[in-house]
Amino acid sequence: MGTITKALEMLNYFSRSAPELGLSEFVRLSGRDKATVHRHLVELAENGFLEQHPDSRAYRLGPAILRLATVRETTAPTRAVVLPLIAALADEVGELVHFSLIQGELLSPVAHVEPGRHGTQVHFDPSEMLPLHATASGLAVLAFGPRGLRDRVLAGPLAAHASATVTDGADLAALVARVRQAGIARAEKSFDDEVTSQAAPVFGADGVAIGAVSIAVPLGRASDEKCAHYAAALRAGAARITEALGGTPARDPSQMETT
Amino acid sequence: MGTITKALEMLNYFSRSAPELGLSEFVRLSGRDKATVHRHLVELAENGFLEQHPDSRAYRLGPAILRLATVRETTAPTRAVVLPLIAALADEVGELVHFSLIQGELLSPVAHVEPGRHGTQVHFDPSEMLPLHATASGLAVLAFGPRGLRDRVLAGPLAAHASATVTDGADLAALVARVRQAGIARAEKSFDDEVTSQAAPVFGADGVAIGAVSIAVPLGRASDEKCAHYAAALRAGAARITEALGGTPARDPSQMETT
DNA sequence: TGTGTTGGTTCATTATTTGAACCATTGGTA
DNA sequence: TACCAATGGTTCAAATAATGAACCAACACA
Repeated sequence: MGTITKALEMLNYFSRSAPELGLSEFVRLSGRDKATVHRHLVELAENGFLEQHPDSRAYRLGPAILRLATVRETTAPTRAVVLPLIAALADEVGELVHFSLIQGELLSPVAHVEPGRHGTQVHFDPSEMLPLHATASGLAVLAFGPRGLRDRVLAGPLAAHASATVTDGADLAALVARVRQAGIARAEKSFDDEVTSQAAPVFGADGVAIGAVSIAVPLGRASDEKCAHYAAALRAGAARITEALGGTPARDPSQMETT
Repeated sequence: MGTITKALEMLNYFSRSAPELGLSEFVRLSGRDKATVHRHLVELAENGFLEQHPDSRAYRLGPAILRLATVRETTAPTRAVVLPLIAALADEVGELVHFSLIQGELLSPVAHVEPGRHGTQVHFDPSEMLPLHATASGLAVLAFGPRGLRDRVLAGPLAAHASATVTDGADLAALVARVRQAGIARAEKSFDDEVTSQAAPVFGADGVAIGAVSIAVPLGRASDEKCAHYAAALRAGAARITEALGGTPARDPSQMETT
């Protein structure tokens, strides 16, 4: 593993519950030597990817990240385009809606809306990357994304995240085939034992999925009729997002096999 | 210079006019060897900071940047808080308004609004870091920011960016002192020969400036009365932003000297 | 067919990263 | 008061990872 990767991995230790981290915490989380970690943190801070609180000496994500996000958003808006659309969706269904993009063999959260209409709601942590085989969004992307990605994930090890995670390659292949037929994915007790979620793929300019929109519901609140409604809302919402991002919807599913 | 910095600098070559760059372009811009650049780009892409177009093989800023920006924004909203406030300001004055945070000895753009009310307008590139000595925002930050920062910038070399850039340390110190008295900074033909801009500091929790809001106007449209109006709007806007970010306004300017 | 691009790879050389041991400061506590 | 266990940070010889000249292959153009 290169030095660059080691340093960039530091940025992934931040989360909703840990927006600031000290040197010792990074050392514990990364398992690396204190001197190494310290130099990495300093170099990240020098480049604006971290900033250090002058008093507490704790580090948090720095202004360079906001700047680069703005650069990407002004040249190729994604979040700004997706956010209002998923906000409308969240308002319609009253549940957590999130949108993620493919990053390697994981999904990288881009935008999420928690309407907060109910007392209990699914809590979404945008710092957490989502596994493809264990989430509805991931299944949608496996079914409609690049063929190479599908092959790699189906071949690789499949970690169990909850009681109903599919961990067998053949089972997963069958599930993905069914998702491709249905055009929508469902995952219950697959990533979290108390959550059911559904997801629909969002396509890029070449008709290959680049990400997915998902609705996540606490298990107790997920009646069949509600879920049918959510599925319909997701199909419509995903189509709107694909269009807004300049994508073209998937072609005939049978063609997907050769993508 | 460390490997991490060399890699991260690649991300700074993107701009509004160059949202995608190829390997050879990175090589030209950085002056480094092709093999080195290539490995840096691959490692950045593996971590989601870049993504490569499958056909053109060009690189652009990746989804990890959006994800990390979301993490920072959900735990400590800056852009989401500032954007509506500067949008209101931009609507009021009808000119470019931008907000930036201190990053090292430069300012890192965080949010900007171009109302587009006039045929000509100042064009803002959020990828470009702003020098402290040559911009109104920078002067505001030098006057009200950390003392150490002021000392370092006043001691260092001051590059000329336009015909009226202050490049002498003593002159700059005097100018900064005047800005501190006035509470607002003005820069004409200092960063761009066709632009006048004014800026007011935004403060952090400890009463030290963390950034600045600025209004930039094409030179021909900058009458004295308009500028007086802009200055008043900036003072009010900056105060609102400071408050919204949980900052505390600057104390007595004389105390600033010891900060 | 030759020339100049482009993106990408290889491997011996070289320079950078690494980490055990070190210091300084703070906060708790016996 | 003295002591212990944290914290953040630094040093420098040893080990490892980064570097870059030379190399492909593909494409475009004349």
